[in-house]
Amino acid sequence: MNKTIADIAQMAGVAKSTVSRFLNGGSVSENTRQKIERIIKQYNYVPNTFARSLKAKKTSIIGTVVPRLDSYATSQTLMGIDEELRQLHYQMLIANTSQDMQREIDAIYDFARQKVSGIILLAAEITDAHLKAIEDIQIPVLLVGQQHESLHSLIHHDDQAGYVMGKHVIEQGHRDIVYLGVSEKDQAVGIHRKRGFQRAIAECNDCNVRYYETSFKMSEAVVTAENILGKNMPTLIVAATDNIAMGVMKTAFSRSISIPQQLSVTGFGDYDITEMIHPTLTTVKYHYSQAGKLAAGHISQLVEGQSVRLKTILDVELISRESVDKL
Amino acid sequence: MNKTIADIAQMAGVAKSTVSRFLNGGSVSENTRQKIERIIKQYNYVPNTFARSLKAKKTSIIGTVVPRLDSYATSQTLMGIDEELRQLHYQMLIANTSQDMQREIDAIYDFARQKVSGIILLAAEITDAHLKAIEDIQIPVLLVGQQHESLHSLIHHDDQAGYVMGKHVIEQGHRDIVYLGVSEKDQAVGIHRKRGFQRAIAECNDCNVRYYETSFKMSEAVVTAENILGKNMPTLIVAATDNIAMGVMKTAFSRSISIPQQLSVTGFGDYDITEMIHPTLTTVKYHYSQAGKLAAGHISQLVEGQSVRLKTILDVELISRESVDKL
DNA sequence: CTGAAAGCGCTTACAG
DNA sequence: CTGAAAGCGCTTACAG
Repeated sequence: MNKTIADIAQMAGVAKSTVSRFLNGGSVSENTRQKIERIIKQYNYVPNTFARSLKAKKTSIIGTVVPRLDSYATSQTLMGIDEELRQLHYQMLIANTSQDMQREIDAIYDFARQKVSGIILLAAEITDAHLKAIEDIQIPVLLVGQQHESLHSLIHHDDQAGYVMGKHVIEQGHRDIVYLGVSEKDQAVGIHRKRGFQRAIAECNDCNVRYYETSFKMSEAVVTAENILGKNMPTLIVAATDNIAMGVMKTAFSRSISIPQQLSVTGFGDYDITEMIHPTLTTVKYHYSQAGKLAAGHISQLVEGQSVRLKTILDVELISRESVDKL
Repeated sequence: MNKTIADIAQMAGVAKSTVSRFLNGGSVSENTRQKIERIIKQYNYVPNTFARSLKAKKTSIIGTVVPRLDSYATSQTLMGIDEELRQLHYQMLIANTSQDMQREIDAIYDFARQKVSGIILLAAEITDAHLKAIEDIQIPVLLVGQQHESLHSLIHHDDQAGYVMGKHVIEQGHRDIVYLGVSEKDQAVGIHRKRGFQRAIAECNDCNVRYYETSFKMSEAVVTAENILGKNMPTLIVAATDNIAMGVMKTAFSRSISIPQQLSVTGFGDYDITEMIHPTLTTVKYHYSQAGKLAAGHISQLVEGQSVRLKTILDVELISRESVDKL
């Protein structure tokens, strides 16, 4: 049977309130402090979380909302968050929403009901419903991977990513390019990443770029790529994610188009796998795990009432590998 | 301000206990039932989880312990668990242990402290410390992916997987084979999968098989493969996981060994990516997501005191693709 | 520094 | 079917 604070108090010969004070770092005389400490050690006493939360109306739990679990970006970010939160003595709770926006909203309210201290939100899109939920719950929220003017956020420098990639492929001599992007509903990938790329292209006089759109799924990217490669082929395809890039490569292989000799391909993300495939993929590295750690730090500061800059931007890094031919 | 059960009771003109009974499915007259229902709807009342758990000494949370987050098997399984648990009105809590055994043990105790109703354990190895923890906490535990005679478990048919793969490659005419496995500390992959393969080989008269060991990491597989391919090359390498198989392919590519013409390669797992790489990988499909759903069902039954068969085995399925040459 | 008492929001016998 | 009361294990003013 687990001991309660009353048991400990009795055995230490003090009042419950004194034990409670000790537990919460209040002032206790050296003498009683030792007595209590000894008894707690001896019986391996651990306070009941529910009783504590019921009374204190808060917890040391940080809720993390993720759109999916089976993505490199998500799992890396989660691992970073988890690791850092552990250091800070917070617990991480994960809610997976399977890309269902309503579940995202529900998850926010659910977390509030469970009295989490803070919420880290990995969402592709911030709608009014999100804003309302965040407003309603009165709990610190940190956005990761997306930004919103009225919310604390931590983002990757998508614009820069698009720009350096654009610059790179132009430098490599490519002029006939296809940019295979995703819906603009995704602010970070759909808009900023593309904008950055367009900035680079704007600085090129004789570049011819066609824009296509696909989804984040590799299988759909394959289909879109079929379409692109069936007509007049560009010298290079800039895919908006590594996943999409792999879909493109797949299609190229099945059509016996050799990469990079006949077609160059690039991605974004630097997933582990991109270094293992053949040819290795030129991409832009995103520091997901570091983003997770930073996010954990920021949310804990927010929870503890410290101020945190509204927007933090993480640098990205071009990784030049074999999938781009020098023309 | 959130309403409490007392508020609702007062507004409905009944006692708190009556509201509580209603909430918990006890018998209430049709009349009071309607009154209470209306008030609850109107104020959007939700019972406080802490108060409930404090009193009832249990929760509707299932804790899941995973060794890592960045693995195909893990994420697919988690998604299955999550989806089914949601249906069953349980909540899923995830504890990531980053392959640290001590953290695995700690996580079990932590979950117990939080009064989870049941625990799903994805672990590579079951030690005495695990057994002791499980014994100590007095909470239903379900093993997924590994088995132990004294614990409820849900496993993939690793022996069968190894066997069908062995049979398949023999049928394709391969006789000079390397089996690239992992440590026997991992019961499922290290032992059963290999044993199944060996059973198939035992039925082959003129098969020559060499056994090597590597880790689950693709990067280490690359190194081990360097070693193997440097000496006298087999006609085929059976890698113990898809990840390892991709490491082998990587090495082969970098040495300009063409697959499958000069070297055939197979894996286990059927990760999404195996269908997208070139050549596509012959592998054995594991039903991770289904395993997760079943696991959720089983743990809920265990929690509710129903009996569940001690060991459930999921079938696997050979997926024959391009990476194996017919000799 | 320390203790007695009230209360957090629920559930659970026990009467009626 | 319904209600009054006790209690789950803590924390928090309030006195002393």
